[in-house]
Amino acid sequence: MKFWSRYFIPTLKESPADAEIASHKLLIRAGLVRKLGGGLYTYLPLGLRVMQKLTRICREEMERSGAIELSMPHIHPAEFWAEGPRWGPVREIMFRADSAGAEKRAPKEPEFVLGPTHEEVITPLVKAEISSYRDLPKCFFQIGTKFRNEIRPRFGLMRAREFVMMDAYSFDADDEGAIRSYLAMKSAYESFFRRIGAQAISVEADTGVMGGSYSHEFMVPAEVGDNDLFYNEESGYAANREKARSALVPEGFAEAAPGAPPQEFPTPGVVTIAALEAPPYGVPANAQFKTLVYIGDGRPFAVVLRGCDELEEAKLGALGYTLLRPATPEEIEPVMGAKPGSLGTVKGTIRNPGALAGIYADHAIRLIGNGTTGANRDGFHLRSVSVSRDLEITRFGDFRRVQAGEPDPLSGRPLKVRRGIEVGHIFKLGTKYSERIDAGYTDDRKEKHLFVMGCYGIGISRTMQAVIEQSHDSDGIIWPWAIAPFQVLVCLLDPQDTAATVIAGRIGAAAARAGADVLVDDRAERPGVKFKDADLIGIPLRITVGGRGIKEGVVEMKWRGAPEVLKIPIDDAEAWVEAAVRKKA
RNA sequence: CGGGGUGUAGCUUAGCCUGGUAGAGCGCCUGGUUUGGGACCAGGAGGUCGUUGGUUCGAAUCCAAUCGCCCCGACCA
Repeated sequence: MKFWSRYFIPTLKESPADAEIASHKLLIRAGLVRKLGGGLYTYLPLGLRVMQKLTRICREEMERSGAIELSMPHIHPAEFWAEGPRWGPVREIMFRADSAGAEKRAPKEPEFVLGPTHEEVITPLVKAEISSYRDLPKCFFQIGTKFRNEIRPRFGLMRAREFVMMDAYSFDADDEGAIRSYLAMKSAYESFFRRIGAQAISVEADTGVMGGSYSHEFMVPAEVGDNDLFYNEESGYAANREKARSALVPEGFAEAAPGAPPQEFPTPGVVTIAALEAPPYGVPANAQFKTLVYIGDGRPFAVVLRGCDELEEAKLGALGYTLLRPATPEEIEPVMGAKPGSLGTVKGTIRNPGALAGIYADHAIRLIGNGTTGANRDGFHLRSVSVSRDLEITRFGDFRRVQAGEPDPLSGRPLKVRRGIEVGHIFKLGTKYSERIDAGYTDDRKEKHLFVMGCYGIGISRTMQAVIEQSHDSDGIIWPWAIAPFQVLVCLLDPQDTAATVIAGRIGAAAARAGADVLVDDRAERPGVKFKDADLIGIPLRITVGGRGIKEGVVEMKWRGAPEVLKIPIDDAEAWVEAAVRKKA
């Protein structure tokens, strides 16, 4: 039982100017955190209590899934990172951890870095310590601080430079085992988010820089999220924007029969889809072929989409290139024969087809059948172009960005879209890391194999803010019971009144006995201030002990977020509270 | 890193355009009156106006540079 007057809960009436979104404002106004610098926050007592509860529940769920806790250093010798394929993209966000005078001695490369993640540390450890199939599978996890010098820290704890994360790494003997580990982790995540009272949904996700074979993101739906998720509750399909597919081209779709041969027509100055849609041409965007040129590992390749579709760059990852970028006009012209805006892939029109590593077409262009595309001659287009007869295509694939309302790939029901905050991510990595440092084991026939790995993360501090974003009203936070900094707030309206103080103490003690964390507001403040603060910090159960109720012989019970106030006779209050708390726990 | 903002007391801010003693609300301190949804009265403390340089008799105000912070984009737990 804590007493507000002796504790530290600095609440604010007004939001600081640098907070933009509701959860960020509430984090600060409710006295959970204070900013030290961009993306750097001190956890005040209330915020720390929430973090500790999240951590504890996370640990319980991880252990229940069979994972084993350990703790790795935050400071890593730089050579652990220097060799790997991730050094390039990842070093941009790494903090160097040399002594302050290191610039003079070693101006170029850092000696130490602060760990942004721990694959590079755990894999060598497991390589050194585990060499037999008898010791597999193993899954290790830790909960601690991660350091990433984010290009743009934002929205408080949502994207911070220093944040708390649970990260786990699984090592299996084979692919089937790795899938079992992956699924065990997925269900541990689901239990975790359910227990903390967060509505999080898992969506299929792209594997991104991490590499690996497949992955799921756990998203908390919220308007301020920076990811779109496409889903249909009935079919159960859910994927993020990068990964989402749709059944736009029906099974057994018959492409329109080719018509007249392609005809070239002049289109001076027309270099956009929109310009070709406009008079005098009047070609709808969904009847145009859009041709984009990218450079993959140094070689150009082309992607063909419908004019009305957008390329989803992440889907180009399926082509297997490690370095990808759009080609410049200077690179495009010698290969295609024209500048962007007049490109096409009609057979015979590409100036130097041998230079192209491939021509990849999105399935959806088959819906066009016969359409219009660039002639690879500046200022000219071709009409009556048949996909099957005229276009040069290496292979079809899924490259377009899905739109809400399109049929979902499982059931054909319309896809819905929502914004979401990514709070967790699980990856099946395969042998990417183990291969690099030759980390493996010997099986029962003395044969050597590589570990099949998985890696997993939950942004604990981000989750705290995501819950606030998901659970608040105009008065303040509405904490779920399991992670509320305190579960019961006894509002002692007049701490000078000895009788009331005794009653408040007894009720508080009863709640504590039943297992609740209890805060007593014993401050010498007016009732209005106490009620406002109570709503702001969002304690689930508020018990008001005040003169008005005592006169009637009652105390008042109010659940945060529920409008009604329950009047309970003072003599029954202790039993009522104990029962209420036990029911919640 | 590109684009756009912004920096005045612990917090929210006015003043800047048009240069001339830095103002308010909240919070804080003292005294009093109040006491069930952010009370009232009286008094008080608290600001080298982000920093550096320039223009000027004179700069919070105009100019330049620099730093911090916020927002949009690419990226992530």
